[in-house]
Amino acid sequence: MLARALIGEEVDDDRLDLILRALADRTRRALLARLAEGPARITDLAEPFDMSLVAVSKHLKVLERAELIERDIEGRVHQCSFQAAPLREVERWLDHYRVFWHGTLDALANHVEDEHDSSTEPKPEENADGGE
Amino acid sequence: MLARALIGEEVDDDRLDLILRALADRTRRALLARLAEGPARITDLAEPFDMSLVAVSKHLKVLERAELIERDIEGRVHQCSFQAAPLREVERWLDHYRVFWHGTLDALANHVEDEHDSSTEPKPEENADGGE
DNA sequence: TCTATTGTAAACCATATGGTTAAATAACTT
DNA sequence: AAGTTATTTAACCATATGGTTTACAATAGA
Repeated sequence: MLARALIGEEVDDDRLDLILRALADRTRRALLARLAEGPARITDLAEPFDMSLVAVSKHLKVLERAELIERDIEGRVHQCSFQAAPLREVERWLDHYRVFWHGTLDALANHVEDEHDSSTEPKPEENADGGE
Repeated sequence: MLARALIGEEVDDDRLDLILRALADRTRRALLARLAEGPARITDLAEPFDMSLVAVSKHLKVLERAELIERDIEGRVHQCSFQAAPLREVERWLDHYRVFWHGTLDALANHVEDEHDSSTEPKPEENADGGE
C-alpha cells in the first residue's frame, strides 16, 4: 500500500514536529535532564526555575504531549518520569544524516546494528523509568 | 573559571535552541533531506512545495541561521548546500540520554569513540534510577 | 536598453508560544 | 469544618512563527 506509506510519513512528521518542538526550549531540556536522574513532583521540578509553577506546568504538558515524560498521579501529587522513546525517534531520524560525519559506512553499521529490528517498528517497547 | 563553564552552557543552549527549532518544522526537514542529496538553487528547492518561494526562502534563512545549510551566491543564483555540523551537536546532546536505550555502557562506547576528539566532555553520566 | 529571472524585503495576517496573575479544584492536615 | 498544599484552568499579554502579497534589487539574456 502506497497510501499507507505516505500516511506513515505524515505521522512520522507529526511525531517529529511534536518531539523536536518540545526539545527546542532550554527550560524543557533542563526539565528533561533533571527527570533523567529520576522521577520528581512538579513542585520540586519547578523550584530551581525562575518562573512561576504555572509556566513549568505548561512546559511539562508539552513534554507529556510529546511522550517525553509520563505522569503518575497519586492523590494531589503528580509524579513525572522521563520516557526515552521519543528520543529514539530523533535518533532514527538522525540516522539518515549520520553518514555525513561518520564518513565511512561501517562506522554507520555499528549504529544500525542496534536499530535493525526496530526500524520496521512493530513494537517499540523500551522503558527507562527507574521508578518501581 | 566557573563563569566560563556557565557561559559555555548558555551558548550551547542558544545553539540547541536555534538548531532544534530549525529542525522542528517538517518543511525545513524536507528541505534538509533534499539538500543532503546535493546542493540546489532556491527556485529548485521551492518547486516541490505547495507554498510561495518567499515562504521557502524564509525557511532556508532559518536553516542558515542554524548553520544547517550554507549559501553560495553566484550572480543572482543562491546555491544552498547541506552542513552536518549542527546535527552532530544534536547527536552530542542525545549522548546524555542514549544510555536509556542502549542500557549497557559498551554499546554507548561505540558511539563515544567517534566523539572523543570533538566533545569537551566525553563522559555522559549513567543514572537511570530514582535519585534523591 | 528592455525584459525576464532570481531572490530578498516590507507590510500584513492568523495562530502559536512562553510567560503572567487570579481563580478553581482536589486532596491531605488539623 | 477549616485551612493548607499541589496542581490546573482561565484570562490575558507580548512576541515569535509561518504564511501571504506586493514591491524592490540585481543579474542575465534579447
